[in-house]
Amino acid sequence: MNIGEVAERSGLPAKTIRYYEDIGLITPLRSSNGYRAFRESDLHRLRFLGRARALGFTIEDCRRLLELYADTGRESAQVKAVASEHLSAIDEKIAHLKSLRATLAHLVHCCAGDDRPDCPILQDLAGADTAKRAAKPA
Amino acid sequence: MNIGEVAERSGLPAKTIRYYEDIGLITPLRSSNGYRAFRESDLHRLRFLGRARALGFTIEDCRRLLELYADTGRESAQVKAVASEHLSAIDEKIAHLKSLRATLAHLVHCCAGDDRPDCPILQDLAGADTAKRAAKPA
DNA sequence: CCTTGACCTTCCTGTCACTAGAACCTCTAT
DNA sequence: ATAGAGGTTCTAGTGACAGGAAGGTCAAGG
Repeated sequence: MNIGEVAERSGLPAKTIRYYEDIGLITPLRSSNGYRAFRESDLHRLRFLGRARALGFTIEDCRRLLELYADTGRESAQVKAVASEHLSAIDEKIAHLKSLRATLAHLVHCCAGDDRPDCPILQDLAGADTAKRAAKPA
Repeated sequence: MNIGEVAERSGLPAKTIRYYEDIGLITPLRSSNGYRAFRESDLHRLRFLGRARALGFTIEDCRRLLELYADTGRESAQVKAVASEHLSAIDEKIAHLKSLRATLAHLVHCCAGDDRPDCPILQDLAGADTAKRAAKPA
């Protein structure tokens, strides 16, 4: 398989596949013409990567997950640890965003949004202590 | 004021303040020794920036907000538009993360996390269609 | 007067996970 | 022979800074 076909069948852009080879996540063979020659196993890895990335795992997480996947002697606890940590990170992000959202929604709600210059949003950003301040102070 | 004092009083790292000057968000004066000489107005802008960034506005949003802040003839609708768009972006991010979270939590829940190699997380990533798949397929 | 240490300067590189584009090569079909 | 679709490598850019090197400046103390 050439890169085009693998791209289509994996759903990943060819650029991304080349990048994954660059950083050592896959190691396709080479044809005599210099083209990358992908095996089914490469495609399988790429699909694995696509799914893991879609779940938000970092590239390094993916590397670790592929390692564990290849290691038939793994302990599922190791996989679960990676996933749990990622889950916590996502929870933190959600909490942070929700907090931002609350502040922002309040400000947007308070702003008339008309042709006059008075604006509680700008007042808040400028530091006027008329209302509660942004969620994450630092 | 030198950069150190402004850093402390604004809560922004000196590196960040230099960066903001680089990209034209602030324009401090210069002392005869070459040091940046910050006015109170610069500090005010930096605090504004710090708060806007803490609310998740992009640098370009911040540039626009500072523009509007300086323009006494602005219409609050313009400010509200920037903030509303940002709010929508945040909502999308939250929705995306929640979707990831649901899938991931399910997988983590299903994984025994013991010393045996069987792992539904890896099975899912490998493409086994035993359960519902990741939230954002592409 | 000299040194020490804190503070300041510029410049370069690295982050993360790609993406865009240039310049060039290879294959297939006409 | 040529056109077009595919492949190759390489460099540079993204956002918003952070880390670090090499060097200039300043106030205090010996």
